[in-house]
This record gives sequence, structure tokens and C-alpha cells, in this order.
Amino acid sequence: MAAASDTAQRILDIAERLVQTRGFNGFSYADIAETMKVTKASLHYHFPAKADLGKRLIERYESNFLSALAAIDEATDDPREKLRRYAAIYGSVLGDQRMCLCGMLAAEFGTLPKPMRDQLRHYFDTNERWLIEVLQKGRRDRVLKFAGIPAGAAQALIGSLEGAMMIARSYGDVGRFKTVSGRLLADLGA
Amino acid sequence: MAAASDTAQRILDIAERLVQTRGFNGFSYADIAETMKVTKASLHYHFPAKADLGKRLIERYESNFLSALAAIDEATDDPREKLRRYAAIYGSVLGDQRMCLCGMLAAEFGTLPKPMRDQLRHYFDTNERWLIEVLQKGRRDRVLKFAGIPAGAAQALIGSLEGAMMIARSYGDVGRFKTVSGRLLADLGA
DNA sequence: GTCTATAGGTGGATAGAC
DNA sequence: GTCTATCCACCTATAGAC
Repeated sequence: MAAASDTAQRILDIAERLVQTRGFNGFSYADIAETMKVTKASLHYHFPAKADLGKRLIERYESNFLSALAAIDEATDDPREKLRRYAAIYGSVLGDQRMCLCGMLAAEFGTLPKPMRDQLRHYFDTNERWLIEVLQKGRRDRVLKFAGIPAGAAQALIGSLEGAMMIARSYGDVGRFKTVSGRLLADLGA
Repeated sequence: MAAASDTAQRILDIAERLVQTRGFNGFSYADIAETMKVTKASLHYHFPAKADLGKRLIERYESNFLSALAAIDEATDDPREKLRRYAAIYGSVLGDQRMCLCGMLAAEFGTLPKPMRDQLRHYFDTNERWLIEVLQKGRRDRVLKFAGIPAGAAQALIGSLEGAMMIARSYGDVGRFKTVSGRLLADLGA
């Protein structure tokens, strides 16, 4: 994978925030151009079609998210603490007035081009795999508890955090998310 | 509240499905016009601005949802059974290839006109109130269990169901939702 | 890499005839 | 209530000069 240019990165930064606040169908090249003080045509040099931009957004988001998970793995071995930090990432995103990029895109799934749909599922898959490992180890070590297979618990946690984020934002109330998030962790024993 | 005309109801029916599948920013008057075999101008007679249409959509959705909740209250007194039926509503919507109208709008919150935002919160509020009553009675009768105040458990349940729905749709997999939904109910003792 | 200019299309919305 | 006709703003995207 070639290193993306500095300009391309700035475009992605701005577009990312726009998707996280307004959705993929809620922003345009004009919004990015205005913020960057360049013309729309320049943006098309870096990302010919909006679908290209969208796909790259998910790829980069997943890559950054995986780095954050790796950092958690470096910082602690305690499954409970890992889950707490995992949930804290969502909380900090919401505190920054954003939604999860992929939660937003999941809502717009019906209008997304195929490459973006595939990339989106890939994000949730890798996310789930990391959680499954944590949950498995946690139950083995008898510090976490949950019914059924780890995959089910992982899917429930991801969905619950995404949904809680969405609704909390409708109330402009991060505390509302933290409360729900705390409950979910407590149920798992974290 | 005056009875809405038959035509207005048909418009709302079609628009509702469009929002549930594509989002409020993902459809246009042209989409409705095509399905109904009328012109866009005719639609504006019934709903002058798209924001009017959107607000009425939420009002009607909430009203219908409340009727469904009333039907549950008529059908059973068992808090566990009430929760099961509550979750089953979400499942049947997803089975019909739709998302919850208000879950979709919550994702698009950042782009919604103020009247729609207010109506959306009102939907979640009434929803939460019903759940709180069920949860309270359930705990009093020792058939449901949950930590903290009922409001927290209610908010967690709503958010979790909405989020699980979103992600399950990305996989085109209703079973995935049912699994998560079943876990959530089991955690509450239902 | 960025610009000007523009194409070609679609968005929501209105005026006025029927 | 529905139509034709139209407005204007905005959208994604491209051609070609610099």
C-alpha cells in the first residue's frame, strides 16, 4: 500500500469528520473544498469518485482502530481492563461530537456502493475478532462472564455501543452513553 | 388532529419505507412520485416541504408504535412476555427488510431540521417510559432483574436493539439480530 | 497538483392552468 | 387535487489550461 500524500490525508481527515457528523449522503465535495480552501476539481484529482473516497475512509478508519486495539493489548493483559478501554474509545469519539464512522455508514447501508459495503463488513469482522479473543480469555480466566458463544457476546457489545452512541447524540448527552456503556461492561463483569 | 386524506396516507406509507431503507437524505419526492404515478408537484400539495413530511412521518410512526404497545398491554400482564413481544416488533420490522424509522433518523440527526429532531426525541421518550413501567413491575414481581435504575436499563435496551438491527442489516442476516436480541432478554430474565 | 469552466443531472420548491 | 412548466441551487464529475 503506497503512502498517501499529505493532501490526500487532509482530505480524508475532513471527510471523516463530515461523515461522522452528517453521514456519507450528508456532505459533498464542496464542503471539503470550502474547509481546505481549494476547488472541488482538485479533490477529484485525489479521489476521482466519491465512492473511492468513501472506501478509503473505511480502510483508514479500520487501520487506525486496529492500532488503537494493539495499543490496548500492549498496555494491559487484563480482559476486564481491555473491555473498559475498548468502550472508552467509543466514549471519547462521542465526546468529540462525532459518531463512529462505521455506525453511521451502517445506517446508510442501503445507499452505499458495493465496495463500501464490503469494506464496512470487513471493519465489523475484524472488530468482532478482537473482542472474541478478549471475551474468550476473560471467561477462561474467570474474570468475565456471559452466556452462549463469544461471538454472540461480541456482536451484542458492538451493536449496543453503536446504538447507544446514536441515541445519546440525539440528546446531546454523552453521560447517557457512559451510563449505558457502564451497564454493558458491568453485565460482562468488567 | 384532523384525519389525514387517503392520498396523504399513501404518501406517508411510501416515504416511510424509503426512510427505513435509504434514510431521510437518501430519497426524494421523485422516488415517491414514481411509485405513485403522480407528479412531484402533487406531493407538495400534501406536504409543502420535505421537513413537513418528515415530521409527520415520525408522528405517525410513534402513534402506531404506541398502539402496538397498547396491544401488548392488552394481551399479557407478564413483564417478561411484554419484553419478548417488544423485541419481536423490532425483529419483524427487520424481517420486512426495514430498519426502525427512528433509528435511521437518529443516525441522520446532524442534518435534520429542528422540528424533526424534537419529534424524534419525543419518540424515544415515550418508548422509554413504557419500558420503564414494564421493567419496574418486573423487578417488583421478581421476574426481571437488572442493575441500577429502570431508566438506565430501558435506555440500554432501546439502544442495543437499534444498534443490533443496523449491524444485522449490513450482513443481511436477521438471525444475527435474533441472537443478540435473545441475549439481551435473557440478561434481563425474560 | 491545482485551477477555470462547464457539462449533465437531480434536489426541493413554486406559479398558474385545469 | 393534480397537472405542466419552470426556477434555482446543488450535486458529481470531466476537459483542458497553467
